Amino acid sequence: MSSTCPIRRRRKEARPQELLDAALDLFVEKGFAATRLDDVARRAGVSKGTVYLYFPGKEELLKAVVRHNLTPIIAAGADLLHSHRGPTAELLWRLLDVWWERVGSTRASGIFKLMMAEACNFPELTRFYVDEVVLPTRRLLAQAIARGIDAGEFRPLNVDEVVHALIAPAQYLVLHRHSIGACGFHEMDLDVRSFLKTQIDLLLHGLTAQRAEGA
Amino acid sequence: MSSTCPIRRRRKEARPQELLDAALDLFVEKGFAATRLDDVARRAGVSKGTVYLYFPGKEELLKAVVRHNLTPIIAAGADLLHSHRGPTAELLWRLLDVWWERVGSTRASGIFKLMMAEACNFPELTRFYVDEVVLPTRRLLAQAIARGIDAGEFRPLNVDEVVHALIAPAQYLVLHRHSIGACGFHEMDLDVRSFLKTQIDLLLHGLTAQRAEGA
DNA sequence: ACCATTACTGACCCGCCAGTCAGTTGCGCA
DNA sequence: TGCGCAACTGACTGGCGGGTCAGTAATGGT
Repeated sequence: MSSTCPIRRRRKEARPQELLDAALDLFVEKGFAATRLDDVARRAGVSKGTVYLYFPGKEELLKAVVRHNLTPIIAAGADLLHSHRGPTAELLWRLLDVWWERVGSTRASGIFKLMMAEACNFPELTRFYVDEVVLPTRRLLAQAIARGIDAGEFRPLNVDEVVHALIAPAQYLVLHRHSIGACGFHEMDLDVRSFLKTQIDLLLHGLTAQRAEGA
Repeated sequence: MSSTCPIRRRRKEARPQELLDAALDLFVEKGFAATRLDDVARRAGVSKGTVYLYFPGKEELLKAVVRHNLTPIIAAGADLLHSHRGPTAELLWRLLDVWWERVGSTRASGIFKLMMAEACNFPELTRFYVDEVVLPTRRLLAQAIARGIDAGEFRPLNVDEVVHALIAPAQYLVLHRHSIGACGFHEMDLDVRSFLKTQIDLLLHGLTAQRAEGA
């Protein structure tokens, strides 16, 4: 019973991770401007002052959250793109799979809604997000699509437009989850599996060069 | 030179309209929480106190903006649905046209981004928006799609999922315009005409029951 | 001309929150 | 055991913005 459980503890190593976790949760739930640093701190089990020991301020904390959660996934996608051998449709499936496992189905997907919501009020943050996330992702997808068109697997549509067509349903899903759909109105429920199935069905019908008969 | 231009004027009739206009601009540009009523008032040429003469508070002002700008368009869509005779694809085109003319290409499209951004922090506002805008719109589109399927014009896909597929590109466009795309990064430019062309091309390829050969 | 009505004003109140810093305490080390 | 460092705390500040209300002035009626 001596000194085994002091209320206050010094854990320099663990703090940044815990703060990033707490910040992700709250930023996604409340939005950037509406999140109080005090709450982030409390959720991470520290006081507000401690946040400033590890991050210079609120904006830099958000940047760190973005870097910590999204940058590695984009890198993984790029690896996949370069190492993949085989049909391009399969490559797209694998990219979708990575995205779903590591972003779409996790808290990290909320970052997208977050940036959408706050873009206009924090231009410098938006610049960062565009450079660090949006443009790399688009380049990645554009390369994959171009590959499919070059190989004659896909119709020769405008690459950038098809990239938009791929992103749109993902964006729709994420926004639904983290925005209006998150308010608990059961009329707004959306069956993810069924949604994706229909979207992919429509998209592949629209994309592929030669139509397979039957089924 | 006598009393012909008093600085202060009494214009009870014109104020609500002018306040709604100013509020729409600022809510869309800055978001709901970040917009100061003081600014809305100044833009409408009155002082903050006057806002409270015409609207009970900030939330009610936003509700009024939504009602004033969106409700009539939904009604117009419903009229179109019930009066239309002819191919369902044409009905969809006309609905798209109404939407584009009166929402998509106007300031009103920003309301959507606005609600997305603030949904989690203002549940009661979101409830209102869902009941007044989202669900009626979905019902409208669902009826149109069902009509196409019943008539054998479209493949027998799940109606609700197709509604999502129709809304997703519109949402993408609007969010792009009012969010990240609005920050003036030229790498993010998007050609609306080309975007819509590709989306519609993909969607119609995916939707229609029998494929037209050629072209 | 003057009054009564009411549209309109803007200073004020109050609670909120990012960021600061002087003080406190856990912990490694001698 | 106790010393010194640095991790950690939380009260405080300064500015901001929604909402209020006592006062001001435009207007229409007589």
